[in-house]
Amino acid sequence: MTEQAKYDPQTIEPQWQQRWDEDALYRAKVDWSKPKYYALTMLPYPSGDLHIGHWFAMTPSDARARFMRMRGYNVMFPMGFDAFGLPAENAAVQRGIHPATWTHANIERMRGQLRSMGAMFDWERSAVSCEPEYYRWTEWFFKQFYENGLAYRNEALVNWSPTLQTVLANEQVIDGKDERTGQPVIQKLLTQWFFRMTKYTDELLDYEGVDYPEPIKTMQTNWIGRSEGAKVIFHTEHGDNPIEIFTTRPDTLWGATFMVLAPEHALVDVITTKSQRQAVTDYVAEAASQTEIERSSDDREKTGVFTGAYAVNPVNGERIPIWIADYVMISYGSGAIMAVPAHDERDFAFARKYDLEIRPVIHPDDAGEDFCVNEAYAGAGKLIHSGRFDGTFSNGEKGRKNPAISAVLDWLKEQGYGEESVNTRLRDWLISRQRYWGAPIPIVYRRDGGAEAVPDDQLPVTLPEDVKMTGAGNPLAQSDAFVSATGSDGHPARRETDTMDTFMCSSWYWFRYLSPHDNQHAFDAEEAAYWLPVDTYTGGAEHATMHLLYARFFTRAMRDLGMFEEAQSIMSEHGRDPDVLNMGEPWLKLRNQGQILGEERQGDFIRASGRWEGATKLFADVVDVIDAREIGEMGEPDPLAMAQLIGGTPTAEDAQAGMIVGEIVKRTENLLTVDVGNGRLKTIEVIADAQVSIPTIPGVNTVNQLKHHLEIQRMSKSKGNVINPDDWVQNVGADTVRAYLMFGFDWSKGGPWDSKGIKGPRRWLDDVWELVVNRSADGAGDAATERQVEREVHQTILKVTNDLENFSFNTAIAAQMSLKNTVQAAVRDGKLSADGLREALRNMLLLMAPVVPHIAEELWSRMGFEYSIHQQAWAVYDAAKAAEDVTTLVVMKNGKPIDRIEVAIDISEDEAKQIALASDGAKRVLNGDAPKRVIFIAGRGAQNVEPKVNIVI
RNA sequence: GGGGGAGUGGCGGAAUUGGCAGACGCGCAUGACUUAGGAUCAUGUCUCUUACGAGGUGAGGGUUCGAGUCCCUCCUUCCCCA
Repeated sequence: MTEQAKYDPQTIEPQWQQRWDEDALYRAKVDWSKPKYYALTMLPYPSGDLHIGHWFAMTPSDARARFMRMRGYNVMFPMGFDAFGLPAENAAVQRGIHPATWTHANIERMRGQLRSMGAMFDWERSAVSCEPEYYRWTEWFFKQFYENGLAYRNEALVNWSPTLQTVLANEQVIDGKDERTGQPVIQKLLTQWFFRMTKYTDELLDYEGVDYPEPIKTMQTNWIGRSEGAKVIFHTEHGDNPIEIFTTRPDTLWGATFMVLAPEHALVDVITTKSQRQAVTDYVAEAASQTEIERSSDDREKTGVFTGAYAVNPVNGERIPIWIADYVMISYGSGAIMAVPAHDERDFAFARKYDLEIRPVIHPDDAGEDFCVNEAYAGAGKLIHSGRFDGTFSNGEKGRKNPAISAVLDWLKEQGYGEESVNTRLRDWLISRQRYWGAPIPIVYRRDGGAEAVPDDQLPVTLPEDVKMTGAGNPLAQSDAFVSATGSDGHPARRETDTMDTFMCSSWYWFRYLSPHDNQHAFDAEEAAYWLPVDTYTGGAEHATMHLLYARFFTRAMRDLGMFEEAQSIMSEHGRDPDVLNMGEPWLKLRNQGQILGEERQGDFIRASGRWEGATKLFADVVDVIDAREIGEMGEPDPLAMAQLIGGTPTAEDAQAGMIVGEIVKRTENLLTVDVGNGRLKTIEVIADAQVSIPTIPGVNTVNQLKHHLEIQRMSKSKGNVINPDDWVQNVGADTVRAYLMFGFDWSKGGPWDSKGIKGPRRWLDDVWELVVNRSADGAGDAATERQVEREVHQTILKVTNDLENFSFNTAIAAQMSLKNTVQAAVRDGKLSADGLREALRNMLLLMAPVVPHIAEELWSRMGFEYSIHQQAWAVYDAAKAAEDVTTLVVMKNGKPIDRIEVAIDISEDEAKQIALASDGAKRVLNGDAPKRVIFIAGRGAQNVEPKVNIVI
């Protein structure tokens, strides 16, 4: 064996990457003679180093894009950076680096790292959202929306830090405090820019024509939260102030015994009586310090304050008190509700606490007089205490499906008290951010107060470079050069200092990939006509609601503003149906991957001492963790040896005295399950102020670190469990890392990285290398083996094709490993001819090419085939060659296998039953008796399901 | 709190309409080769049982000739929340 004959990924991978680059192998160019395929994967945020999570998201997507290409599609697979956002600004504040400097340095580094993946990214189509040539168009889109009534200004609650005089993002607020300074944060109303997303509510609920995972559709549907009900107008008792409420249960209007306004409701100030003013003011201030998630939590005690004012219930003229309470949100519906404690859980809890009347108005058939005493009743029944509607049946459902609601809706409209209405949880998209590192909103405010858009020829409004980043206030507002502008009236004007939410940048980036340097249009219509829409979009499921919904809204808005019309007419010219763009769906198929977690920590030993409670539970106040690696050096982990190592002896006396030494097998919070040897398990509860020592975490450790240390965790720098893909590329090669990520996990689920498990895929590649480079076959081969190899080759082609189609990467690779095992054994036993081996290897390499592009190319070239393997047609499946001659008939007793017999593949039902009943297994279990029933289950050859006969006794 | 996932060997995971549970890989065990082994090769590896055999997919119930898969109740755990 020569030196060269060894598989050396570190040498061949960069060589092929360079060659592909030089040959522009992955340039995606419009070619109307070929079917197109636009494969898109979510673009990364340039946070610093490329993370193994990026590899996990991108390399399977790349493999599938390559697979589609080999199947004859003209594939575009672009990559870019979502480069505006908070981390760059944090870096600026903390380290005094300008966000642009920080971001561009990160992008440069990550581009280099991305190249080492060997992905088929077309770098000519790259886009970076923080560059003026990109955000010019982000601004342009805003303008288009603004000029067409899709963007407007309104007041909204924001997280406001009084200390920093700045608005904070939700992720900057932890437990009601600024995460950086620990200062309190309050909720404050501020004028903000919105996109009229709710205009598209009904369309966003429609998934006709797109292929999304069911859970994503469910999540989006729940997120949008469409509910049918009624708007009803109440008035304050003197009839002076109307209060609009929304209810999904207008059939319970007669049970409204009070009203509740959100603390931020505009009327609160107006209607509060003098005697209640102080209490109300205090309560409003208190509510401002709570986040909406806290406020909407059901298990928290309901609180509220009486305003002193009364309203009149229009349906029965009753006078009912008006309260304010933080469980009513200003942002949902009209920020006011009628409270029907008898039939609503939250109203019930509130009424109970403040001793308000609970009046049942729906009487279930089987109930006595005492229902609605202990809990709210939301089921079906007849209306009572409801005037003319007494006796009407309410089936407990919402909307017109409920006859009582339907009747009341009609009556409300007739009387002019209210009308049928639909409410959604989805709100308009708040795009304003009071921050520097984002696309500026291209608006100026004239001296007369009017707002106007910046003319197109002045776009983009660029970010000023000389700003001070202190973390306090908005740097743009502090830049006079930025703020001062001139209005269309020629007078000085003030520039808008809000920038846009970064979700705005990521709502259209796949359009920019079409023509990233076009300075006349956001995207080129010729390119769009060919490539749009995106065929497959892959990325994390954590974007199920926000990013994906924004993008779906955005694309529909673009459609309605006529932005696809030119592309559509070009499509028609080329005989392509332009209707696909009328859906307004950005992508036709969506698939999500899971998350790669830090390496699992296992086999850690522990020494704990404390006080016994009972025979198996120890309350520990001193806990030492012993690193698993130390144990490894000792060979067999044995509690006695362990005890010596760490200076304890788990003798009966020690155990009696409250000491445990053993292996941690499970952890839940601060409860550890410890194996003290021979599978005997003890429970240790680590007390809150225990003295903890963990060798890998320097300094004083606490029980909290213990919890984290033993957890399978998201990777983070602070936990020291980050897997750096560069190291692994160095160790085992990019192909192995790619193969491992695709093989070792359920892609949609993710899981913990396992640095030992990666050996498997590397061995696979080593073995294939060996077969191609260092093994040869001669002679005629064994006919049966030749046939078996050929059969398995074609079965594998079918399986890999289906699996890649279905994003089932792990099984696609498992099948290829199996085939390799078969071929390897046949070669070893000298039963394969040279031709047989060559044909098997040719197909194997074609199947491998999408997953492990470098080694496939190298071996393809060494076998003397034409460059490049990535330009070859996919392996061709031949059903005749894949067909089996024989199969196994499984004989079962009551569904449990009792015997197996080799039979012809096309065995008939009668034959199978006969053979089964005559089998040894059947004779044994029947013992001469007749079976109750005999059931034949036909085999399904293509799916590897054997025929079966189930004998029921 | 609301919403959405997921629970299968020591581990990652497989099982396409309900039809041989544990493919493939890691780890482990035994043997071979070796100065050496975190290399390589061979064989084995769900549990109990000497065997025959029996049991087994988070727990409990149900439907079915047959359930990891369908239905009900419960438990655990992960993700998302403008």
